[in-house]
Amino acid sequence: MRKGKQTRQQILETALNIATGSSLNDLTIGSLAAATEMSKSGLFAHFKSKENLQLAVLEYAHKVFRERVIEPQSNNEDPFDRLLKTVELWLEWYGQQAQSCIYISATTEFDDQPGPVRDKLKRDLTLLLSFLENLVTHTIEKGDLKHDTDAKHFVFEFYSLYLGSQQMKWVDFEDSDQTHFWRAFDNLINRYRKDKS
Amino acid sequence: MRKGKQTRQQILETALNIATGSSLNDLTIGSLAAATEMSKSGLFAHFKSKENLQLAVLEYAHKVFRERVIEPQSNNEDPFDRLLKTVELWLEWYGQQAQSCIYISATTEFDDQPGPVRDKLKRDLTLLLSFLENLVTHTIEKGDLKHDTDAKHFVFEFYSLYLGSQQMKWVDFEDSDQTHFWRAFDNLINRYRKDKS
DNA sequence: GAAATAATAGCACGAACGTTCGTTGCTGTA
DNA sequence: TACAGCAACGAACGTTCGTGCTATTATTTC
Repeated sequence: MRKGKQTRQQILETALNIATGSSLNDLTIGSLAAATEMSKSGLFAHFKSKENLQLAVLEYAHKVFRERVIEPQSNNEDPFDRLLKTVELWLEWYGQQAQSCIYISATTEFDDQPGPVRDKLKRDLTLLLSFLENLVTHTIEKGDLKHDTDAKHFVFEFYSLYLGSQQMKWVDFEDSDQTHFWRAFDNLINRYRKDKS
Repeated sequence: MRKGKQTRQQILETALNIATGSSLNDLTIGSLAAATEMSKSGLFAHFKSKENLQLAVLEYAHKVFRERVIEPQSNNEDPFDRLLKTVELWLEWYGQQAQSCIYISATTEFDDQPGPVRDKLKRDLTLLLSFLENLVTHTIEKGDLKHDTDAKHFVFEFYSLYLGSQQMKWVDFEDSDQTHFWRAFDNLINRYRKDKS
């Protein structure tokens, strides 16, 4: 049972790499087997179905995202600082891998395709947005953002910028330093920041 | 030749409907043949390859978008009014079809898959962003937006909001009236609008 | 070290895909 | 009336996909 978990982990690692570079659908069991130098059936036995593989990959991506972006700041008691640092980690993480966010591509691929994968994507995106909304709410309560700030709308604007930055990087409308994103994000923060008193 | 063009048009119509509801890849020749009540081979003869079909569908989508969104305002001499009305038509158009924008889904599907389809998508998106940038530039020159407005950055913010609205509608973070989009867009306009003098 | 169990490989399947081929109707012109 | 050309069809091809069986190796347990 020990060796099994280990190779399963290795499979998921390369699977996430492949899926990040292309998409969840293009990640076929055959190509993944070739990439991990295993037989199709041997690899297949780990997941019992392609759907389970896709779910496992998403779960793994979720875990990596948490470890790299969320958890490093989970002990930061200052919500405003935590918000800013989290965004920083977020864009740094997705920026250094010159590829596209698997969650974005998977969402546009599965948003019209009912099933467990879509359900998980929906749940995860909802959770992420709620998490951010909470963080903003705390920041407001702490007094670092105006008290009449609409936390949900703030998150809407932020996440839009994230999507835009990623998409427009593709046609060189945005650069690799995400200059447009940071300019717009600064502006977003400043619009809602409490005036110095 | 007359009958040919006509059925080809009908094929493209239903093809666009299907592809809009799912994606360009899910639009298989078999399913499209079933939807148009034709044989696979009969339909195939119109396009000679799946790639040509995909290109034709994108071309048709492009044409519809132009007719519905761009051209109705092409004679509007006031660039600011034209900009606002174009955005209005745009969101109205994509909002009434409760599905997702085919260009967005196609872009995330093909952005890592070299070939003519990706090239066309890249070209079309670039063209659209340039078109908007031009419109904003004219508006600035006309004096309706601040003279130091960065047209490209304005477009970046706008298109981000468009992407965000579409994506977040999926998890009910945005409503069907696109309330968040309009609120953010109003704010965007007002931030760059020339102060009344 | 043997027995038990887990992990992997080999092989084959059915279905779906894009594509090709030969043929059949239909329509308009000589 | 005969013929040419286009439009559409049915059947089949080769390939790839996910998946299920069965055997064989590796690993753990006693």
